[in-house]
Amino acid sequence: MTNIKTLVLIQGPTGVGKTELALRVAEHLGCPIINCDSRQIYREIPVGTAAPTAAEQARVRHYFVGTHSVDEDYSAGQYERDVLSLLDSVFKEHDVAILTGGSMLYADAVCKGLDDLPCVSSEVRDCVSHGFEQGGLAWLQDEVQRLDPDYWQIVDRQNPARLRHCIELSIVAGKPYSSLRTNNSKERPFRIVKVGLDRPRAELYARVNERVRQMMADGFLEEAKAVYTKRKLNSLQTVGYKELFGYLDGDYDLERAIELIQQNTRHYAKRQLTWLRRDKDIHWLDARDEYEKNINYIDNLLRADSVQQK
RNA sequence: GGUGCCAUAGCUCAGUUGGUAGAGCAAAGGACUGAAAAUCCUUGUGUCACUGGUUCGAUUCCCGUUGGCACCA
Repeated sequence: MTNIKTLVLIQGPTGVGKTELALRVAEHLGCPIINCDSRQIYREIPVGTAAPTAAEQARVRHYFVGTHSVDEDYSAGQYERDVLSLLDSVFKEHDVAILTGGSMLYADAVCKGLDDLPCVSSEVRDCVSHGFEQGGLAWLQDEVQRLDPDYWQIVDRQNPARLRHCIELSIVAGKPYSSLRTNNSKERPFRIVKVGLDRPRAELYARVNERVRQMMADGFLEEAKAVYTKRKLNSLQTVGYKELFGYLDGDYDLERAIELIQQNTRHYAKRQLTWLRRDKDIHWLDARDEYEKNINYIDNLLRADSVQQK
């Protein structure tokens, strides 16, 4: 009974209010927070990613905030390994840990696990990039049909990212990508409680718009300028930076850039909600409710689930 | 004040040689297994500004009204 360890996920669209709720829950439970945001792990871009501030991090111990440089390659698979290994040690000191952030694939990697896949070398990646540049989408489609006919039946055929991934892995593994996919959820040595935060769409969007203005006041543009020369890096293919780079290129004025950031952030929030709606394990909370009410609710979940758990 | 042009989807506009209309963007819904704040898919009924006229039939042509823009005074 006392050795049941629990990972509490606090999920929700960007700008809904996850950060403050997570802080309060962590303070209440006396546990650390593990960041689950694929961009807040980069130390050079805290403003535009709305990373927890120094003041917030002083309230609760945080992991994976600003721990990497934008120059480093990182991935969901690496994140899975890193978090599992971290939880190993965290659960020696705590019964509960909180995982919060907007990267749903990262969260799934921790909860369900990804299949064991080989690493893609930069040579292979460049080779596929070259083929795509020369032959376009049609080339990718031909290659997938040739290398992995099974995957061709189920893949989103208009999506270059999916097709490329399949080709890269089929080449590296020397067998079809689909043969590496198991569809199995991995067992975890801890229980998982998922909480989702939401609020009315209009309110969410208004908060997003306002937050972008605040980021600009907090030095977002200066931050973007500082990494401008690295703009091609994957870590900087990120809402906000892309649009500010466009402004710095002279494609449009600053006000237009801000509008685009607001709009693309809204699109992002919408995509996050689409992902979350599918997950039936999520217990939904209303972000408009008092923190106390939501914290009580989570308390009850922890108790109820521990009783009914096998 | 005069003349000309414009008024169509939330926005920018196209179009109907008269048979009640369609693009882009926005917005909404969906997908998602190591680049995921990435990448991709689906969805278009709106008093065609208002009033009257011509017509079998007007958003389309004509008169007028209102609003906007431009030029001339």
